[in-house]
Amino acid sequence: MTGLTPTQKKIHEVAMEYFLRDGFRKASLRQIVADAGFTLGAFYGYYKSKEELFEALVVDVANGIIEEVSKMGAGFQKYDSKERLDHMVEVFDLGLSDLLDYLLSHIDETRLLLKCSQGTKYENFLERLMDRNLELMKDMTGDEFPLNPLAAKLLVNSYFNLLGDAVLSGESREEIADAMKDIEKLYAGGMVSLMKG
Amino acid sequence: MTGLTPTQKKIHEVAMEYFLRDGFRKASLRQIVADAGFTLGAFYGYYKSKEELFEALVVDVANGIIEEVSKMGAGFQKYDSKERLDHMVEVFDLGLSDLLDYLLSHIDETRLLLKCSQGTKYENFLERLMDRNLELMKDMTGDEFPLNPLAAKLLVNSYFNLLGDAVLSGESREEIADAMKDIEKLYAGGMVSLMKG
Amino acid sequence: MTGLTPTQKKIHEVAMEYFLRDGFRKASLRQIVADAGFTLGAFYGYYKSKEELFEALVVDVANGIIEEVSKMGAGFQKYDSKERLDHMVEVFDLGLSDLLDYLLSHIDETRLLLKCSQGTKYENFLERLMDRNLELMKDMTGDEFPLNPLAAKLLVNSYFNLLGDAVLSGESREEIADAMKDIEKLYAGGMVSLMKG
Amino acid sequence: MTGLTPTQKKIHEVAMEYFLRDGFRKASLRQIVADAGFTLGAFYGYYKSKEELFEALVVDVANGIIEEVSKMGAGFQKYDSKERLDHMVEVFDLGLSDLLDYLLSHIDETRLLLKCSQGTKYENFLERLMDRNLELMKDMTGDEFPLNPLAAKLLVNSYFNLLGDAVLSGESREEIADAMKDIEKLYAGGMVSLMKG
DNA sequence: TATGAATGAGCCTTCATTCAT
DNA sequence: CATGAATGAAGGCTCATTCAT
Repeated sequence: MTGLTPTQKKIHEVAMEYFLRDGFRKASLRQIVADAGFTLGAFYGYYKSKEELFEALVVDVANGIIEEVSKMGAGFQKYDSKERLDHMVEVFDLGLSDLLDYLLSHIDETRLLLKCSQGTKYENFLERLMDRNLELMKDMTGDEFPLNPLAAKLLVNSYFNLLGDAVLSGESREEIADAMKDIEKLYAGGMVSLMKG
Repeated sequence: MTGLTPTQKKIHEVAMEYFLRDGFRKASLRQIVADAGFTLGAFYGYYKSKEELFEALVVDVANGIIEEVSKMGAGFQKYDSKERLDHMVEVFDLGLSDLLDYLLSHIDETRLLLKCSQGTKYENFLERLMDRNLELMKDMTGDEFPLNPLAAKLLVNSYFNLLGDAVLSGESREEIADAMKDIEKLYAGGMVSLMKG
Repeated sequence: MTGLTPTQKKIHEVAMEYFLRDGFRKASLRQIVADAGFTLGAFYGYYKSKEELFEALVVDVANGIIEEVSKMGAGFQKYDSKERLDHMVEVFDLGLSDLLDYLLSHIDETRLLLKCSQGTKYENFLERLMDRNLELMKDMTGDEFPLNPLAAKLLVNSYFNLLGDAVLSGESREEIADAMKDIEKLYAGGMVSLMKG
Repeated sequence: MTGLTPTQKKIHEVAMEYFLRDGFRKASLRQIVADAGFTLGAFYGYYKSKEELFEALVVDVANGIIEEVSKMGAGFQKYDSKERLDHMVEVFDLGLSDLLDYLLSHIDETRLLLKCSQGTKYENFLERLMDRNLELMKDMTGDEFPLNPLAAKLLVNSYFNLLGDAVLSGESREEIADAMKDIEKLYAGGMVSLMKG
């Protein structure tokens, strides 16, 4: 984010546009660089490859997301394993609200990660992140985990995609926050009713 | 589906593999056609372009999905506008169960539509379908529609993506049906609790 | 050699010129193909890579050389191991004369193999061929092999390079044959005097 | 050799490695300079081109070889033209032994000259050197020169290449000297038997 | 219906070199 | 003396598509 030369900044800026519009694979490095006012040779003075450019654009936010999610995991660990289920909804509420804020502050990079990364090593970033974290959650709640494992995986994945979609929906931050409140209510109510019976 | 020459059938078969594995854009027409045992010339006797081939693979199922969804809409119209909200959960339950069955019977095409269509006109098939149907639903329930419009859009979209993911999860039909039951319970419970307050 | 389309023949012809003049690495495929009157796309309809083109030009002669050399080895095997040394000069005389004839009939390919193959899998064709055959020769003559092993390796290698140089010297076939007679006499005389003391 | 700045020395050192491993053409100046811990800009403060760097590495040894060879020529001139042939073997023996010593003391540069110079003006250094010197020898021995001119050229060339190969064979200095003794015996014996009839 | 030769634009990448600072 | 940003040409290769046969 800092320490970038004006050249890099300009290239990042243009690359962001192209990657967002066309996706990694279709976006033409030639065009990006030319549009930024440079030559391919100049580009390769800064990056080893097209993919390295993509990575430069998303790596910080990708790590930020991972961190934000792991904070949520830490939220559960404050409780002992018997209480965890009872605080599940509450912990999620808090954690997801933070994550939402984070994503909303990095909308472009989030979209890059979620919708434009085909052909890069971030291809299934969210999915892989969720798979990893779901394991942790299941371990933490033990046998009392109230959901069919496949259902859990699908739901978590879905929720995060929803979060991504919300962020990407193009609406104002306020509207998004409002919408997410309703959504969280629905999930919370659903979880509660599921746990009861 | 019918009326295909053996040549077309073979090409469809191989194209399905490639599109599923690599996505529309990365899949090489050359390789598809060669793998099917034909030449590019032969291919262009049947299709005007690579995209037309993709379309041939998915068009029926795409229409099937549209139809299935519109049946759900029709389900609401049996009730007058005041009763609709009360039967919402029930109608969804039924309709989505049918849709799930449909998708499960056309799993490859579903995956093609949802995950492999970048670069084709089906690129945002599901999203556009949902947008359209959401409008209808809102019209039908009128002012009493209990959700923030953006929330509604996101939720519906999310639910259908979840349905898609379930279908694509690679598990057995039974396991998927089980998982979806839990998920439907969650959504239903959530909707109920949301409508209550 | 046969079974080539006119396009391939033309490309081979031009490629031969370029590879001979510039070596494999420096020769530009673009230029070769353009010079032949085609486009790169056309080229890649026939060959998978620049190197495959090179190989197409030399593979037959490379195999021919291997065969010719192995015939020489077979020449030794007619004698039992004690007589071999006595017939060494004679066998060489005959075999090398045949090899010379063979190389002279395939001058361009020989030059390609010996002087223009850097960057291809034929990079050290002669050297590797000699190393292999030297082992055989040593096995066959056993302990009586009259030369220091390194000397043997260097000499054989040198002799074959000499043969190559002769072929490539550009003189007429007759002159080359004459020159090689003197050279063979020298080697033969040298071997005899070496074996005596 | 002397008068080099530390920068130049470091560049020479690294360039030697790269040129030896990859040859002049394939070696990347960028990498050489970067590996040496400098920038291309710095490099071009010392050298006008990649080739000038190569030349700097080999020029002294190239001249040394030329000198060593011309000493051999001088060896013949001590005898009047009628005696020359009789002392040919002896003169060669001495001169080549000196040359071998010289090459062995400058093994890297020798290898550079003989095997890694494609693309530079030293491309055919040895060949051209030999051609020049062969003329002198022929003039000196006049009509009595016992070999077909082409044979002579090939043999001399071959011998020097052999010398080069020996030096490059990677064996210890001692083993190389041993091997060359055998080889010299063979050549000497061969020459004698050739002159006799 | 099918072939297969050919196109032409495009891809990402590497190079030796220049030059203002 | 040294930097490092930038050039511009060239590299090998793949693509969807066309078309005469």
